[in-house]
Amino acid sequence: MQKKEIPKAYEARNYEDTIYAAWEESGFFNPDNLSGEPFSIMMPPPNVTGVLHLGHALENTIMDSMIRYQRMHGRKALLLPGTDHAAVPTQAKVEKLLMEEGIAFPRQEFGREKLVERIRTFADASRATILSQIKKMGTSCDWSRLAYTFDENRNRAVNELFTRMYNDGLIYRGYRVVNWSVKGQCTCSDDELAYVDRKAKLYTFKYDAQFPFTIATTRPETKLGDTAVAVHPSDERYAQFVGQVFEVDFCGNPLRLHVIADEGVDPEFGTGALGVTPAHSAIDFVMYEKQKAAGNDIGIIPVIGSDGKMTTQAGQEFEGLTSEEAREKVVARLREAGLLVSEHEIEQNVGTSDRFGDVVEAIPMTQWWLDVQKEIPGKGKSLRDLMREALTIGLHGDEKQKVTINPERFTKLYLDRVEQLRDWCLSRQIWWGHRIPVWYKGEEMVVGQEPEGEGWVQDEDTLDTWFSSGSWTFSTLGWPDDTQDLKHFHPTTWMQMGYEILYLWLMRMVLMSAYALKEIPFKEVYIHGMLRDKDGQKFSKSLGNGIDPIEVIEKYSADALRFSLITGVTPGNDSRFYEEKVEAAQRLVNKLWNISRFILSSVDEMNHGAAFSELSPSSMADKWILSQLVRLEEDVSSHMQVAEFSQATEKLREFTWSKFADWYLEIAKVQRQNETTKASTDAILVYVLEHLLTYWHPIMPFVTEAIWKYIEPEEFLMAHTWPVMRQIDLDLEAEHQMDRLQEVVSTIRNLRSEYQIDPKKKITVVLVGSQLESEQSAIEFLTGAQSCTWVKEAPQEGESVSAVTSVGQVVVSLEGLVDKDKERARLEKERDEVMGYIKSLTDKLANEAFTSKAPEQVVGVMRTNKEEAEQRLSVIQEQLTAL
RNA sequence: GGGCAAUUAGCUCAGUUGGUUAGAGCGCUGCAUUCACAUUGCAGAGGUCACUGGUUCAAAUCCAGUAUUGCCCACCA
Repeated sequence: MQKKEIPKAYEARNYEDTIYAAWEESGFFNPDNLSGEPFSIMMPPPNVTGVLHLGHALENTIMDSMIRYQRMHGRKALLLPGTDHAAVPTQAKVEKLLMEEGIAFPRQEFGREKLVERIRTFADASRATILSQIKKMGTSCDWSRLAYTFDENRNRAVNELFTRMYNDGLIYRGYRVVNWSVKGQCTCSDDELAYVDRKAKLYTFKYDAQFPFTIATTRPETKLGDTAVAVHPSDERYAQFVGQVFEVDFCGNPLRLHVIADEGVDPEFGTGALGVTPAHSAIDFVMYEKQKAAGNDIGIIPVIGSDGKMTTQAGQEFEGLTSEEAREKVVARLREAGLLVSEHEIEQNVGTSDRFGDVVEAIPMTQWWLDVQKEIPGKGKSLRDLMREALTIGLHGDEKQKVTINPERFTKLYLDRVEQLRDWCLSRQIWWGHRIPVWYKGEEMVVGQEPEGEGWVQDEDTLDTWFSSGSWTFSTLGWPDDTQDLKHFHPTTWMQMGYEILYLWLMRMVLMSAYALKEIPFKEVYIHGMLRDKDGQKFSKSLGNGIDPIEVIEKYSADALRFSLITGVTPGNDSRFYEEKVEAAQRLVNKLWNISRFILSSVDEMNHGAAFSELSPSSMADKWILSQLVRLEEDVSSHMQVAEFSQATEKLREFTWSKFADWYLEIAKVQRQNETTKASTDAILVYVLEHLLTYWHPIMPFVTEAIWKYIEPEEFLMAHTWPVMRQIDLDLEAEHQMDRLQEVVSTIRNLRSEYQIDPKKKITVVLVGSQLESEQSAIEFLTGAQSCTWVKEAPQEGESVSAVTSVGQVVVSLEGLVDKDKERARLEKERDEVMGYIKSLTDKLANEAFTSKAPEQVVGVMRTNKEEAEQRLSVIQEQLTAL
């Protein structure tokens, strides 16, 4: 085989795109071309609101490392790619862009069809960019199964789900209080609210002079819609009033106020009496429903409209005012009338729309809802029950249908949240999304498909985007059809996501999958943290600290980015991203490249693919590196298997740099000069290299594939079988001996360095009592020694310095260079260290409790160490005396 | 108000069921430039593992509490 001409540095840009295209062409991304047990991951579809950021790069790295690892283990591996139309955020984004172009009211000016068309154009462009970015990151997904939450197939799934749930009585149309974004003119689900702290004034007042007690509120203007006053049932102060109805004149508005008792009222807060506004408070609405169910219809008066302004029912004086204006006016009126008892500032927590940014109003509206507490016909269980058992006992008590979350603490968060779930508001008043599959004609209503005949009008609203993404794990596999893909790949094997969408997405996937398929969506979920900038701040547009992953890839390499994102990171915890980390990763990539370059360009015969038994390791170093390789495979596999990426990469890095490059390659240079060991050394070099590339591949696919092309141009490393080495015995003796060699070599180097011996100067080394005779040439090469000899006892005469290792004394001859004071100081320091160490060991061993209770192995190791240390001490003391 | 995390070297972080003298990367100090790689090599400095108690022969690791920081949740209107 020809020697290879390989460039000195790895220039990623010359390889990555070509390699990706070749992978794609190969067909190995498609599990139909693979055999074995299925292993499936559904890519969390990135939103088409924009392009990918570093968080996506992290996700791609995690998913792709896992899927490549599994593929190399002979699994029928599917990583299914896709994008999310992200209804509200996308429409909000496009509207914002249009407004920046000077179109003040895009919805009015464009109309539904035209605006949707504009959004579609934007989304399509985003999607194209996103897909190309995924490729840049090296993600090995099956493009033939590419999905989109807003395409035909997903629409079928969405309609089917909606219809089934409607027919089961779980989805209903109802007049209830919703979270309303005035700015977005759209509802929000509870999960889409972001709570912010702010200051508010708490007013304590009386409705009118006749009313017997005071109440407290931060929103006096909503009191125009009060229909009751609630107190705690056991509050004696108000017990006498409960059940009474008061006719009051509140700021010119006549109100009928029922005094009711409700457990939900905190007697400690304010005056202990709460003005009930069913129309503008979710809690009050619940009280209203409770009363109504008990036969007491207290009534509901909406005083704020969907435009955020006061309604006719708020009274002539207030109609048309904004709530702030109305508030001022109400407060002024109360103050004038002497009804305002007090006002003071309090801290308040208000919900804002996370997409439109405004504080949401509670407003009653007719919307579509999903009831999570109602029993599913024929099941005896509610959706909530299913969501609960999927993470505890497994669906229907089946252990195999249980979702495991890593780290486990998120399971508890999930379960807490499940218990708090309220009915999910499904309908949205934006246009970008799946249209609600309901048609009306007069009083008639049809759910599912548009009926025949004239005059049917489809519901104007669209579905919450999470309704479609909830079915992602199975709608992407062809559901509602009964497909082979569903049989093979569902429940999916593994999922990864950020903790920020645990409630929004994970819960809904469990809900949808448990309902529609009676299956969990995935068996295991790996939760990753958020990426922050180098100062620990969130990446955000307003801070302008965003980093484009593609730029990072272009500057360094996709592999370096992947390695830097996945190293030093633990599940569920945030991590910081900074460029130095990528730089360091790129050095590692280049190191691997140069290791390969050295081996490929110096070895005469590239007999790759040799079996372990075909190797003939002769030297200690040969046996050592192979034993270490066995360990590496075992470690990397066990870590990758359970998604401990950081630890897997740590082991790989250590082996690559600190073992293979720093020691074995250097020793190999000596062995290669000897004709009798050259061939066997070369074989080992090639063997270790090809294994190492394989083990690196899931993390750093590009550089490893690029090198592989020099080894075997006909093959893809990505399709290579992971060589399992666990069954091979470790060579503990060689490992122990190698430790000694490294210790001796380091000690000699240390003496050279301490005494500032000219690096070019050939020194004379004498080893006392060592057992490393066979390694003479290696020691000489590694330390730059002219000669290294062994003697039984330390030489008495001559100018030399020495140090003590666990194998014996190392003496380096230094004619004319010995500085006695320096030497004494060095030895004294060493002596003190060893003495301290011996003392700690002696104390431990003298402890009866320790020697009797600790495992023998632990005690044994300690005894050996103590003996060694004592030997060292005596040698050091001899030297000191000699000085 | 409740809950969850984090606290380990100057910086960013690992540390898998408790067990030799606690690790890495970056940074720092000194030395080395045609020999795979200066995107390098060698040597070195640097830590009472936040604090206080407890369990144990043995604690960075387990338990309790404290402090600081961050996040999540919650219907004090």
